Amino acid sequence: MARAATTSDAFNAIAEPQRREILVLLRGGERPVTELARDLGMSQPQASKHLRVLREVGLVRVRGAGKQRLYGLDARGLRPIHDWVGGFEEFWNETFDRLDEYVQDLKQARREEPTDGDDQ
Amino acid sequence: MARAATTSDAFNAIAEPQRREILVLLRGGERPVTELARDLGMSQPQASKHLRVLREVGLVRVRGAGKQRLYGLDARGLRPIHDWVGGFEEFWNETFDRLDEYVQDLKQARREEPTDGDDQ
DNA sequence: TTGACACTTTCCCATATAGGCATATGATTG
DNA sequence: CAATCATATGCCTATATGGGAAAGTGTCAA
Repeated sequence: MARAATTSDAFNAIAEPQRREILVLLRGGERPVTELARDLGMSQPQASKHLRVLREVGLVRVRGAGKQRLYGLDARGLRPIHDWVGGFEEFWNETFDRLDEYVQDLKQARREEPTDGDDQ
Repeated sequence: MARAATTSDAFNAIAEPQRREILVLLRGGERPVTELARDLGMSQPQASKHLRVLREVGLVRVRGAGKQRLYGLDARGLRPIHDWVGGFEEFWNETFDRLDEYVQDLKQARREEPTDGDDQ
């Protein structure tokens, strides 16, 4: 099998940096494709493709406005991600201590194996 | 080009569900590969490969313990993700209002176009 | 109708994946 | 030393990607 589709969930959708940038831009309000493409320095078709992915996972919605199509943010799909990652909050502080423990282990291991059994 | 490597950053690394499960398991403490593979119902080589990815992005670290290699969580790399997603926190509540606006738009559009019955 | 915009989709390609399986590496013990 | 356990890597394949270019759809204005 290949990697899961980018459209399979928000996790996969936001793994792409340019799509994250699009979301950031959309925090400023609705925007047409061309503007997004210009601001992000990508081709307009490419922007459309990224927006399609974001739409399919529900992070973005479209609204026709004359000849334009205005894309808007729907951030609700980001909440599960925030929650999941938040489940590790206590660990990214605690980890420093564990790392310290780890370093102590290394030191001790080196101390217990000075030069016997040596080369290769 | 193809999709960015899974090892290019934590965003890509955690896009894979099984890797997320591994991280969750590791919250319970250090574990050898075989145990992780068993608990997640995947083959040992597959678990090793996932762990390699997680190690390359720094979400996991290894420590030799006899013939075993104990994998441990290093959640610090998740913090940037939490922060980035957190930047949308105000929006996934506000979005309901905007959606409402959107729905109003739809209603009005329907009212101006002679389709079938009325609504409420 | 025609034309001009604003987008979207299709086609092409190089690349990297996840997974299954076989095999290699590493460490420990006899 | 060899045997054995624990883990890593190599090889294979199907699949999906992001990107460029080109062609298709939709909407408005004259």
